[in-house]
Amino acid sequence: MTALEQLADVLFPTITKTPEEYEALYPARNLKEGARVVRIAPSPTGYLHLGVLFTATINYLTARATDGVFYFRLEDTDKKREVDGGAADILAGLRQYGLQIDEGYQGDDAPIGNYGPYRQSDRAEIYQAYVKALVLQGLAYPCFCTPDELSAVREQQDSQKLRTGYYGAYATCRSLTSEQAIEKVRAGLPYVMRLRSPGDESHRIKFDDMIKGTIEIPENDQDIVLLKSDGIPTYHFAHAIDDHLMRTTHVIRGDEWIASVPTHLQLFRVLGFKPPKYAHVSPIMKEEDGNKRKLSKRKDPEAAVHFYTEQGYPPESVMEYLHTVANSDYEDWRRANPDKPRSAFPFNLKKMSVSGALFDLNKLNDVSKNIIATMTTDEVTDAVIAWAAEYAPAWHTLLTRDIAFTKGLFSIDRGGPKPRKDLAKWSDVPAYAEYFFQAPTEYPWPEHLSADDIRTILTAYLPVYDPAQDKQTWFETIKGLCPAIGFCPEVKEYKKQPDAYKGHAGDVSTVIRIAVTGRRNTPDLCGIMSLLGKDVVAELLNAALQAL
RNA sequence: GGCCCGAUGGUCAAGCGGUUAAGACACCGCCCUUUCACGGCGGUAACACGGGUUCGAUUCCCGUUCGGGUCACCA
Repeated sequence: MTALEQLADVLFPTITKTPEEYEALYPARNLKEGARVVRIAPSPTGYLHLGVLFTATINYLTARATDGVFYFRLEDTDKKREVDGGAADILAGLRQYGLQIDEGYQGDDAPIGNYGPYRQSDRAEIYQAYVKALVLQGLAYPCFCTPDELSAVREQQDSQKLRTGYYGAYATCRSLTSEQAIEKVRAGLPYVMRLRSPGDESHRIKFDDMIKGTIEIPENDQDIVLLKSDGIPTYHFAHAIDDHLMRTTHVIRGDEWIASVPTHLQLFRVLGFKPPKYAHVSPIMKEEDGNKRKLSKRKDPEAAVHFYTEQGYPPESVMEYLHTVANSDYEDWRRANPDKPRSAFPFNLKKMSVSGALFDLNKLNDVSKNIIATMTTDEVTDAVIAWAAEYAPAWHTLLTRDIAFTKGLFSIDRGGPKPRKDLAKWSDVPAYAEYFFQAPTEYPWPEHLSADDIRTILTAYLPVYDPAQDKQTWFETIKGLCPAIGFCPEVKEYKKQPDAYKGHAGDVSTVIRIAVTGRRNTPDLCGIMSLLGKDVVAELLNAALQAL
């Protein structure tokens, strides 16, 4: 037995499987030409973040556009930062937004697919088997340096303005003999497993990023940590092993990873794997004090996907917005194809922006208004009620008291070629629908009309109101009232000689509108009144009269 | 600080050596209209700066400035 073999056995006494066996276990996928295998691989360190949803969307679109595979892998290698329920929240969020997973980790349910386990904490012995093989080749070694020693070295390097890190002469454990290493392991010293990096910092490597283009960076010469002292891999090592074994063809991830690509490429080479293609997605940014920065989970409520649920943005709206950020020609496509499903959009990684886009709430609102405007009354009603049940219980009570009434109010001015667009999110509903459930407390009467004028209008209108009238006869009725009370029935007439009248038919309807709703601006008044019904309208009119 | 990447209106962005420098959101005005919203029409507003290369640079090269990312037993 060689010294290296002895070391490997001392390090990994229970590992018996070889890389070759794993290779056989996870054979190349049999997919059609051009099909891309992609993944979303979040870390359960918190609730679903907009950035993760965005990256997941890009991956999903890529898989769908190529008849590929979109799988989910849980990167739970940092137990210190793990948040309870994080994984479940992420999974539920992806489902909520319609990003259907082809295979992968499924929480409490059995995983889907033949390339699992898809949870990294279940893959410890796979990683260890590969590290063991690396040890045998002299490409990995145990490092017994303590965190304190490491940071002392770093400080020293810093003060000498040298590159920090564990490399070259600073990689002290690199030169330990197998015998020395075995002795320390047997003595029970904690250790990590490091890569014996074959890299040379003065060499530059070049790679093509599918979004950013050609990038040139110095080669990695750091003896990076492969396995932490608890035997769990670092992100870098897990990425190489998993994406190879799961046969990922395209790694599409946040661009904070660009700087590590040389390390990753080196890992793939050392392990004898074919590297995937990379595409690094720019993060969604936020402006603060004139500067851009990444959307922050801590500081920005809109960073959490929950925010949109709480505000009542339909998932459709958020997805539509994300698509406009992903490929800027999406909006043009949408205008040209208003009825096609998003999946018909020819998504392309190459059309993605190289730099990060500022999150634009205005734009989201606009997109969402358009989405909501095309929803049916039933869809809106269901969605609003579901939202209210969770986030506005008092409104839930009101809205479910009489479903037909609720549907009635959402059907006013809905549909048709020019639908209303007042609602961007369900939390806009209370302000929008308040007067359907509550008599006005204030009357913002027009300034140019006196209390007497208003009294005259309301008094005249009270006896002639008929809820059975359609929109046109309803307004004719108002016009008919005008001459007797000094108002002009025709707006155009009035504009020709405004001094001859107190106002026009529009003013009359405005007074009625204010009396009924307490507002100057509302959707179709005729519709509102017929929904409220004759008795309620009469009450409201009288109440307004009283309040004068 | 080292290493990467980026820079077109307030925002998102087309552009790829010769353009009146698209379009969308926001904003403003007009029209439509019983109010508002919708819709239609129009408007304000941009190539960070300095050098090159070229007959000609928003576009190519270099530098400056600014912005972003990254330098862990975190992902």
